[in-house]
Amino acid sequence: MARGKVQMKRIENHVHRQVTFCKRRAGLLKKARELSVLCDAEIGVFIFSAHGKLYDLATKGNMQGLIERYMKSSRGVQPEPAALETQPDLDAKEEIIMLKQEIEILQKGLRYMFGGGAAEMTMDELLVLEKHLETWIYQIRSTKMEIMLKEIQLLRSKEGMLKAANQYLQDKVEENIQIANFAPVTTNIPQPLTIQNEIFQY
Amino acid sequence: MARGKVQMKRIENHVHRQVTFCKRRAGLLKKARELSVLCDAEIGVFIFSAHGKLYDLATKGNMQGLIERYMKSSRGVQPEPAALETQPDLDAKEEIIMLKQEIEILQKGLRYMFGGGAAEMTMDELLVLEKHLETWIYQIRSTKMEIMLKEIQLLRSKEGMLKAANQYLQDKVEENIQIANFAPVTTNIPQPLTIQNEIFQY
DNA sequence: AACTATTTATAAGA
DNA sequence: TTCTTATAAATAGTT
Repeated sequence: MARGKVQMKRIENHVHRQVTFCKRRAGLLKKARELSVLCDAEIGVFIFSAHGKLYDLATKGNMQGLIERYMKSSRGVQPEPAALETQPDLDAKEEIIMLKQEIEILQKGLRYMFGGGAAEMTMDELLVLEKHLETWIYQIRSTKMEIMLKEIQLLRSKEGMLKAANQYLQDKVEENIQIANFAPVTTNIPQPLTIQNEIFQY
Repeated sequence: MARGKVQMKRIENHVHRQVTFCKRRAGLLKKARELSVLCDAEIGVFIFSAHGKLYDLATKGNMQGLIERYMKSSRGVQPEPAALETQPDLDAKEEIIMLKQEIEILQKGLRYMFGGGAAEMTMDELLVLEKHLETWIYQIRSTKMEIMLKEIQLLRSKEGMLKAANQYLQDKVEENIQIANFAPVTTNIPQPLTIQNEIFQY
């Protein structure tokens, strides 16, 4: 933007590129701060240099909160569970072919990750694989989650039972006291029946 | 930046603010794209308008991958309470070199996984990456786990308290019965004090 | 890091 | 929003 127009493509000269990165990075972050102040917007920016160094900015709050907000906002926009395969069986053969292809991709991916040589995969194949890996991770996580939820539910039901028993016995005590005309017996029990504050909700 | 300098504070006029937001937002995103192209940087920007609407940009790959990369990067940078200074400095250089290599591997891997080009990785690099990915997944999983474990512990301690209360009351009942010389009162409580069978162990 | 000549971005007005 | 245009800012190339 000065002393000559600049082509919009990667600057080849290493030093030149580094200098420009420095200058423009500062400019970008300044612009972000200005926009935030002037227009009361919340802005997050992160820049990874070609060498992997991170430079970031979060106006208002911290980046963590911003990312969470981002997640929430963008969630609505995302995937669209999508077409649940309606076609009868006209394409049964085609489906088989697709499944075989998918298996091939997965095998290739596994070989890539764990085994032999660098079986080269195309970007498309990698994307499919990535999706699958996500699903796998999700499934594993879900299973553990389920076990823990069961445990929690079991404990909660135990709690309910014990509370009921507790109540019953408490009534019994008072009943007996009255019938026997005893002086009231104080139970120095810290009323455990009103522990609230669950850590999380379903 | 034209027709008059602008004060760096929130623009009060609503319409004016909206217009400026529009223009500067476009400008900021343009600058981000330019910086990314010119200097081969990976950049993420998100802007929440005052009214909560989201505008975002992720150069290369998707925002998800960028955020993940961000998490990874910023995690390592953050803690470091103070210089833990181990070895004097005999191997300082060597360590730096190793760390740089590791960083390079991670960057390469992330680029590979999430977007950019197919930066080819060697098997050794992939193994290192695999370890890191495992750690990464583990961290996320750990957090959720921790929350659930807290819930379980809370419930267990409740259970303990209730059992104690229960026992106390039970004793009370029997005591009263004996003192009053009443006929034994059967408590049709399904002895809830011996529920075992925890689903999992620590 | 500093210095300008230029290019860009943009504030105000329409 | 969009267009125009005067002017403020950013910055490419140089020192």
